[in-house]
Amino acid sequence: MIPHLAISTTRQPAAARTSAGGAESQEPLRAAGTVVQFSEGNEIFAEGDDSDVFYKVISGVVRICKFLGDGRRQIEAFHVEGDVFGFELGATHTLSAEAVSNCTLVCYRRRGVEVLAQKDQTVTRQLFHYAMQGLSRAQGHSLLLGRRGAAEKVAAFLLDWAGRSGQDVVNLAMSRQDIADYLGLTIETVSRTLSQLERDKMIAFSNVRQIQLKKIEALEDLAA
Amino acid sequence: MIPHLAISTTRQPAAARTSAGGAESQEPLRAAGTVVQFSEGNEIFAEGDDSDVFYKVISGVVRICKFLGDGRRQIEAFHVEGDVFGFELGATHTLSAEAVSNCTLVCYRRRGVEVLAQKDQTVTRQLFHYAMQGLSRAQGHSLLLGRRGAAEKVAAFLLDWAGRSGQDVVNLAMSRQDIADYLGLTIETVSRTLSQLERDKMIAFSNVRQIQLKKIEALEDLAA
DNA sequence: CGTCTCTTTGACAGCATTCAACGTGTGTGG
DNA sequence: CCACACACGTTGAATGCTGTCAAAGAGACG
Repeated sequence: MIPHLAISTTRQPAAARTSAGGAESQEPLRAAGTVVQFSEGNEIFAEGDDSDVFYKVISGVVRICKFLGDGRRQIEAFHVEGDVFGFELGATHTLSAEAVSNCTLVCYRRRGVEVLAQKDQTVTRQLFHYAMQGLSRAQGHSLLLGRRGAAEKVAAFLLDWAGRSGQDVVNLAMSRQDIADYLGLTIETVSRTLSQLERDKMIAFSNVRQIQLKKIEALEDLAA
Repeated sequence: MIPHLAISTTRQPAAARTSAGGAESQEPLRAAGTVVQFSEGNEIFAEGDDSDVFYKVISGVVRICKFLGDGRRQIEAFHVEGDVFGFELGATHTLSAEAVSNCTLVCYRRRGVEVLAQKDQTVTRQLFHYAMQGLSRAQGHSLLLGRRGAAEKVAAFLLDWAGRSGQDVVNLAMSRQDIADYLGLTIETVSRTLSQLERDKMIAFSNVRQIQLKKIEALEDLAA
């Protein structure tokens, strides 16, 4: 709905990664996938849906989340270009997926990929690689959530996203509420913490969703 | 739901797996491994060590953890019989591993397994399965840490371990400090929360490390 | 019996949440 | 073009939970 600013997720490494080594190993997989589009806020799949398909992000940002009984929402991950999400051991998805921004995905049929993997060892290895990446990411998230202070979490979050873009300017595709649900904080605490960081001249706002990191070392100290 | 997830997708089969279909698919792997023993409190590998070996738990409990700059420790996972831990994408371990109790492990050489995987597709598939189990477990941990209250975390933790043993009596192999570092709480808060749960007649202590769950539904409500 | 470690309990301070109000920006309709 | 509505974000005040500091209890072991 409300087509926001085109704060498009300007993600430099787009070109870099495609031209890197990953392309060739994806070749066999690519044939099994179909391109799909989702617009901001739309559901890609829900918890409990059949996990007969999984996705890879071409552009845009996707959030993987779980809705708790009391209305709270926990975001388990934000996925960006190159990330694979939605494949499971079981028959159904254990988490929901939603488009944070307009995004382009490749949709893979699980059966088809399994058949492919039987013939082509590189496919199996590719899937293994994606699983390990997911594992590494989830472990990082646990470590992030285990941190004590709100400032630590927010600083770590900003550094993480700065690292992805490779610049010291972070373009946040997601809302404060998304950030809060990802960090296990409330929206007010996130807002207050960002304001405090700005007062401390560690960051500066270009606009609400574009943040410049001015004292990266200080932020790293905070993130411990 | 954490416990459900753990039960259904990750480790239901402790006993079942050994006798069921899992055994044969491990066969080719088993040959590549050597049995090793670690006694309580000993380090298995440290963060930064070469990740040229990984392990599978035969018996006992292992903790995977990270030490932070300020002396805090975060436990990313407890591994029990059947779990595989310590294999990485990179050349070094990103986390440390220590024996929580005396334990027996199988140690696999990474190179050797990679060679095996080249020839034997079942090995590759087995590794993929382990990676996915790890992913599922790490996601569950993130969800656990994202919870707000101490009671929610502790209740979810107890239910998780009850699910592993399949009984309503939990034998905790780890100390209160271990639990605290796993849940992102302090040892005092863990202790207080357990005492409160006992006062509410939801649990009862056989001894300090053996807890009987008396109102599982109430605990599940707490765990949300 | 004493010592050591682990665990529990208490008192208090600090920080995040809650509830509430206000500010900001974007799109719509007059 | 301006005014309004609405969603999103920020800020303030008070409560409550968890962390911190301190001390006492409980087992294990020599």
